[in-house]
Amino acid sequence: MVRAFRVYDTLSREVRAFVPRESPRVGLFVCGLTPYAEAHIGHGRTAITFDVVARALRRWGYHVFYVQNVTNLDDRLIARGQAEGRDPLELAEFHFQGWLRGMDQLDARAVNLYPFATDYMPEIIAQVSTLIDRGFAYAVEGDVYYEVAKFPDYGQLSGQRLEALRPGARVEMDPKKRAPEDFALWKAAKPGEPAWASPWGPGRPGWHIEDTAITGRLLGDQYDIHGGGEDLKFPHHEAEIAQAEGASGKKPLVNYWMHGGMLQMHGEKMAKSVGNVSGLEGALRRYGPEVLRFYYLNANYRSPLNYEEGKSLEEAREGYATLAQPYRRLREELLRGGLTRPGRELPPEIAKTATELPLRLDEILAEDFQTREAIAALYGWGRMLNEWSAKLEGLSGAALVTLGTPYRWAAEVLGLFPERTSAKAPVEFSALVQVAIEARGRARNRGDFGEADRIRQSLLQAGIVLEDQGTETRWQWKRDGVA
RNA sequence: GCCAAGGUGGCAGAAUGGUUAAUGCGACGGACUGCAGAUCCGUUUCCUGGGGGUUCGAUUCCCUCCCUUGGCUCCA
Repeated sequence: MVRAFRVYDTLSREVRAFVPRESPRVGLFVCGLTPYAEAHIGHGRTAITFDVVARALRRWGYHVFYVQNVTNLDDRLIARGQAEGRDPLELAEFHFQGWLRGMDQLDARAVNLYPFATDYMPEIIAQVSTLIDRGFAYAVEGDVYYEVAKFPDYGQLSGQRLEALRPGARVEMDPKKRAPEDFALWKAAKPGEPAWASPWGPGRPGWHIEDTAITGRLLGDQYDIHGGGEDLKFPHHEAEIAQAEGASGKKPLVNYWMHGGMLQMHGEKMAKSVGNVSGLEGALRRYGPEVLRFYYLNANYRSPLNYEEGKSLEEAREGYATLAQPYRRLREELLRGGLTRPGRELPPEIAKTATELPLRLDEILAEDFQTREAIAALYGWGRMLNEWSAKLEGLSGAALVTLGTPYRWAAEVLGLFPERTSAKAPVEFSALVQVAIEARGRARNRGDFGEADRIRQSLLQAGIVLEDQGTETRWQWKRDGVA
């Protein structure tokens, strides 16, 4: 059985119950990036948004096939390649590998397939041919254009009316086009550019056609969810609808359009063209993947999110540290004696809350993926655990595991609180730290606080933080975004 | 100019036709501590952009104005 959920659909502009075309299968396509430069944290936001969507759907029993395309050839790649003296396809591959590393660090592994545009040339050429045959497109001097006037639904997604697209002020009229709003499906090759043979002569695909050629092949003429950044609504997604529905004769192309809000830098969209980008790699290096995920998910995915360099992620780090702290305690406690350790059991009402909270979290997410609401609920649980922290010591391993249930939900769906086995200190190392702690303890006991503080300071420089709790001193790794 | 989404506390950012409008960050005070950290308690708290309307009652519905952001063929 799959869980029911609701999602905001941009086309109908309302939150609608999700009905898959062929339950439990769900086709999910998200517009990926054009890797002509290093990805920035705005790209990361969209990726994490749909990573959580896919994670949630899978948890709820859907069989999600998640495709994210890669535009590995376009004007910018060609221009950039020429500027750097590199082959554009090789340049795209290079930056795409960087993107994959970022996704890997972020634990965003929900994508099943990253198809490259240039690997779908037969599909692209076939779809362009079909559009010409069906009267939606026309060829001129090696170019092929989509004739927007032939597709009456054009503009429904973005609410644009065709007349509004004709002011001409911003649209340069290409004499080869029949109308200014017509867009290129195929572009004749210019000297020195990568080109593929086609019925219209050597050339390369326009930007919009790759997506519908890819989805037609991988997801069929119609599928469930199409996602992407809000900035792609027009013209890109509008064009996709016109191409796919024009070529297949079936509508709608997709049942649900999901658009993620922009990440803004000081009130303006972060974009390479604006020049206000903050790199994903740098943010990951400085704050770690969890803080970044937390930052993204601690907002409504549809709302713009204002990013301030030197502030936003610092705040996220603090917020995440507070959120993660109770779970840290819990896991620390579990390490003493392990899962099977004997001890007291939980009062029934606490155990009930712990096991029911994940169901409530599912409910929250099932209402248009309100990750922020889910996080608020986790804060509430953390507060309860903190009030309880003194009593944790006598609890059985099973009881501790139960208390951690909501956090494991978050690990599965939100990708927070990962088990980091790699960071676990070896036994020998822990023993060394313990020696230092004991030395400091003796210094404290004889009132030599200068010496005690020196030891604490030295450990801090090694990245180890000491916390005194009653007569006990505990240690943990300094949090630099890594819980 | 046109299309779309928004305007809530110092900041980020929820929610609802009707009790004290979440949650987090920050700040201040207190408890605990040799100090610090973590935690707990308290304070900081706004009649929800301006105006008009509907209603017994609106932040939530309608109209209008102002402002912000995105889009108007580079864009996650």
